[in-house]
Amino acid sequence: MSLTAREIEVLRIIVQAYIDHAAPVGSRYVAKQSTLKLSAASMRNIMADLTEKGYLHQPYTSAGRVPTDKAFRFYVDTVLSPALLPESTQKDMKESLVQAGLEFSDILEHTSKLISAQSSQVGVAVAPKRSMIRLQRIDLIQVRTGLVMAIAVFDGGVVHNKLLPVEAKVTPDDLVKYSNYLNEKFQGRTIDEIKKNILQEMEQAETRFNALYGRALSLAHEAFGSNNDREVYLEGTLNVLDHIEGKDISSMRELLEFLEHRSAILELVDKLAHNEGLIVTFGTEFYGPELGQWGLISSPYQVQGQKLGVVGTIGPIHMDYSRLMPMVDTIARMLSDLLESRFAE
Amino acid sequence: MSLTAREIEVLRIIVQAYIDHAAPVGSRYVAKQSTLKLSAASMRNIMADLTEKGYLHQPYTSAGRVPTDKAFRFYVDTVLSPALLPESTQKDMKESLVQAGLEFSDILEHTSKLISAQSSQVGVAVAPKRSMIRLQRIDLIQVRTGLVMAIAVFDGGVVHNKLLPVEAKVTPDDLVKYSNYLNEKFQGRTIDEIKKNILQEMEQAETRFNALYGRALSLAHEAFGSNNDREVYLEGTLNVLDHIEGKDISSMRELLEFLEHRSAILELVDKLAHNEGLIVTFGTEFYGPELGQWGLISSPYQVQGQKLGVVGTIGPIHMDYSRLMPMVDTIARMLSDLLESRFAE
DNA sequence: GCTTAGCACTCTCTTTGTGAGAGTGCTAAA
DNA sequence: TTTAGCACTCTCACAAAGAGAGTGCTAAGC
Repeated sequence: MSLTAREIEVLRIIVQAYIDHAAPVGSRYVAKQSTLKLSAASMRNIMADLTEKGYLHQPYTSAGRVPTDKAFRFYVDTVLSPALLPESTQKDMKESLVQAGLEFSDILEHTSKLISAQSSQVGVAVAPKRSMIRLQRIDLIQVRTGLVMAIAVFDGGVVHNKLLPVEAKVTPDDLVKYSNYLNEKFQGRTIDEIKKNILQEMEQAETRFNALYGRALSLAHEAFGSNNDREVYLEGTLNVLDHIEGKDISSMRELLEFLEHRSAILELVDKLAHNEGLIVTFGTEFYGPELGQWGLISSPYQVQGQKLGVVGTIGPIHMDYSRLMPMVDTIARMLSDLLESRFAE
Repeated sequence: MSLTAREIEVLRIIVQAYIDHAAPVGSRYVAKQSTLKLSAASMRNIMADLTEKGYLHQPYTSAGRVPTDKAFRFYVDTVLSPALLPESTQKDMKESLVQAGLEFSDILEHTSKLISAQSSQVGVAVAPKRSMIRLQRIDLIQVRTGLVMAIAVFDGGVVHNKLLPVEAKVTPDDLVKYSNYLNEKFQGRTIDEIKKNILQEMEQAETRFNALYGRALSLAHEAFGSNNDREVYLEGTLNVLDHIEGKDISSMRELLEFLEHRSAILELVDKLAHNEGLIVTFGTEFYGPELGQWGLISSPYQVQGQKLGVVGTIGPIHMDYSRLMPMVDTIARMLSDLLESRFAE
């Protein structure tokens, strides 16, 4: 069931042509492009074999051939030779990234924009998993009587803050005590750990410690409790409008709906984070045939060997992998380097 | 040039029909709908007059008539009788709004989502003008050596925070002094005022006060300085896809591009905020013929008589004004009430 | 003088048909 | 095994024709 060298060559030409022109490829074109010096008729035979093996597809009896998912998979995994990023582009990207600001969320948003600009596609950047980043410190400041703001700063400049209602009798001095206690207790822990700990402690604290600690814990419980879903930064969503082929508006719509559903993206990305480094996934693989026309190039960014989150680009399945794969890879590395220096501080 | 009672009646029927069916309206249909007991031929005469006066438009010689902007303007301003919102809907909306959370940004996002859900269109909510909200307090907390987080809390729970780099020698004690100074100086001022003041003070402070105050001011300068554009919360952007008539994808695209351009929205909204209460604007009026197919219903939300920002919905020009105008109006009022209570606290 | 029935006319939209074009699959010969 | 040749298939673009909807105008009616 494996492919001969000749079949691979023909497949390569067809996939490349389809990437370039987004239209079915005919045998005559393949014959012209190929270095194999074969006639169109011979190409037709080879193409018939490839069709039988599931790598090509004919929209109708006598259009040209269109590569299937399987063909793209094969192409990306074994055929493709990635282009080198021009030095100047690399320099531009680095400069752009450095001036992203101090805050983690700004950096990710900026990265997503950068990817979108470089690819003319949708840029994606996903915030770190909550089990990945550790609390540096938590502060509680009184906004006014009965209202407190909790600011939690995590490694690398990740900041969460939340307004919390408190009893009126709580004084600023109390808050200092609370936060000292919480810092002592939770510094260096991840959110997941903290959440688990809080529940354990709360049961004991009420009896074993004084009420002050109990109140501090219940504040923390609220602060870390719910709603803080991880952010997904999508940029250039409108670019999908440029890729509506053959008036296939429903495919575009399907993608936009998928993108609106942030939790689906998180789920996907967490699955991908298991893999090493750069990875290409197709819509059919990660969602279903509805997204058959779309593909995702993604790569985790990491600090100290820990994969924190993922960045990538989403575009039509016939995107320019040879350019975009190194691009995403490079940006993920640059982001990792940038964060590495931030975390070291 | 004014319209007779009969012309108004015919115009009303045509606009209403166009809102209901989004298709050109013929004389026969008008004759059937009307209580005037006139024949289609008579209607044709009236419609010819209305066309001459610029209220109707014929896509081609013998399609029906389509209302022009002018007709919608007239309809909205003088003909329309707004429907009453069902009690149950009002209750639902109120409940939904109350559970939006404490933070201003969450409340606005929630409001925008609520409007989008109620209208099946795009929901818009724009944050308060910077000249409108007053600083309650600013806090500076040390994240680590050389890095400080500034948290500025404004009236009604508006929170801005920003990471700022500082010289390594700055101690937490210094920060307390800084923030005391800044609070004393700027409490109760708007951002615009603060920014102006900082510049004035900085010139004098360096000479007249000690260096500590100078440093505090330059921190504040950075904190309030740049980038904090007002947030625009757009929800349900995808809903515009439901309103592509006649394959007119370019009109939809035009709107989506407009919506991506947040500063254009801010500009528009600030213009609208001058008006009293609920207002309907059409794309041609606020942008140009490219957005001729779209309309905006908006209303400012206010606290203590001050118009802070604007909420509204964007949809096709033939949207159901009689339902949506009271809806937006009610939500703006509810939001105002909610904020009023928050500001009072 | 307003209203209306009647009718020719206009324009779009849909259907149908036709031809060109692109590309295939098969066969037979090299 | 390769290739030239050829019949065949299917789409696409275009034209022609008919249906349908609605108009504008005219002339008669109230």
